Amino acid sequence: MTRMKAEELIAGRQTLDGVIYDELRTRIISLDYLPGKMIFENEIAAEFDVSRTPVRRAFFRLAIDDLLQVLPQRGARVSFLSAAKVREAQAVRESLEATAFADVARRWDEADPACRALLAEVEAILADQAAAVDAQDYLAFMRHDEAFHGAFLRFAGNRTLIAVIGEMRAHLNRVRFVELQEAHHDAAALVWHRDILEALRRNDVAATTDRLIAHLKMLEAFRETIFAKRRDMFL
Amino acid sequence: MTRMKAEELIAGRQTLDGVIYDELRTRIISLDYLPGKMIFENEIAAEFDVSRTPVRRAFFRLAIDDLLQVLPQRGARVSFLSAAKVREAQAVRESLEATAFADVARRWDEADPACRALLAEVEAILADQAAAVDAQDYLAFMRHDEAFHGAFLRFAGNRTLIAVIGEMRAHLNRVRFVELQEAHHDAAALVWHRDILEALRRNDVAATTDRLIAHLKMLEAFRETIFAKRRDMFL
DNA sequence: CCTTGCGTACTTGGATCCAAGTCGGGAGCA
DNA sequence: TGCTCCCGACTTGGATCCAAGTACGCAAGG
Repeated sequence: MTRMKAEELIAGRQTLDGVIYDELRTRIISLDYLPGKMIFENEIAAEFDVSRTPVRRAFFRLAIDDLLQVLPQRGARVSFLSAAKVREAQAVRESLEATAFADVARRWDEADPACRALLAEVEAILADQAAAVDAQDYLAFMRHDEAFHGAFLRFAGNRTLIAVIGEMRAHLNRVRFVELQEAHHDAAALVWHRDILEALRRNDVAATTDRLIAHLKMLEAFRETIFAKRRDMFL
Repeated sequence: MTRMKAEELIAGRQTLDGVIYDELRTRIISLDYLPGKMIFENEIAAEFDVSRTPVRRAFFRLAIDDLLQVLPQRGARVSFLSAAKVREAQAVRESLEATAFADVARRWDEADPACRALLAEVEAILADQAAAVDAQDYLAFMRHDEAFHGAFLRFAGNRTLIAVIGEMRAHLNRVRFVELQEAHHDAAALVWHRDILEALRRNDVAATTDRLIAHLKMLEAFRETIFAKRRDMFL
């Protein structure tokens, strides 16, 4: 569980290992550090100009997240993607996100100012996302995708659930970066987003979850071909 | 995510902080260490006769699990239970466990030797559980309850999902220990277990998940009264 | 040429050391 | 008596030190 911003872990203090953890996590998730890459405590300590102590904590935390494997006396290896792990994380994400969206669809009421605020926020996100599709800016698209899902999850209000989904996302993101380069599914995803919102506004719980699951599963078949294509990153 | 046994984290090696983590985690979950109790690195280090280093790692990991709050320069406090956290963890558990059981119900086929083996295992567990009910041995009952759910989860085969549920369980268990002392719901739970198994064997996915959710929600109303009754352990 | 074995360089695990921050109690004063 | 302030004991965060284990290269021997 990691998942929450590092600063919150040790009450209210910005700790050294927190910034290192965040940075290394970003590098791994964004494939800046490719799966299989070896990294070493000394190396990172020198880069951040700190001692090995906070680096070790960051490594340890990444190991808990399954993003890094620490091999005693040999170094640490950025975890390979595993088809099994991706499938597992995907299943967990689908289950939890469906639960959260169902909850939102049930509670949706446009007389409620909170709902109207959320609606405005989401429509702004969709507009940004449409722009990103036109501009073929995949990175921006992914950011907005995260914002779209995140907005509803926050509204559902289960912080633990959000944390777990964030953890799953860390693993799925690495695959999605590859998918972006191979497939051009952004326009289709945007349509799904709009359809989900539409069902949600009708308080149609079943349609909301069905569409959400279909949206999340959209890339599933495609993903299998990626497993085969990018063998260097897997297992 | 805790969840996995400590030994697996650092490949194949039994590390010092792993055993400390496991032990402290058990003490917290079993309410041996009550919520709010302050513990200190030196104290634990002396008890286990090691230096502060491995103890710090264990503390850190418990903090990630939300079981311990480390307050800089002041010590570490065993996390209070929070009604919100319990509700959140419960929602996550329900969602994931329903997914897993639905999967098992879908795949169930008594021509398959694996299914028959699982059936035998589960029926043995149910027998043990019935004995525990008769003997009013609540602790044994809880162990078998865990075994019942765990058997199906393992059959579903999603290790990531199992890990997340384990993490949620850590928080729920503390409440359940209190519930055991207050309510006597064991016989009712056993009936639910049998009903779930029956639906599952008919490949009735909907009935399986309905009954599972009902089973998990059984204590929900009761739980709220506990929140009020045991104020010392909350928030 | 290939295999075997040893030695060195490098890595992490754990212990100790130092710095900085928090808390509580007692002295001093009104 | 009661309030304030200061100092010391104790805590964790981070740095450094030492020990143990791995890997790789090179030399020696078949």
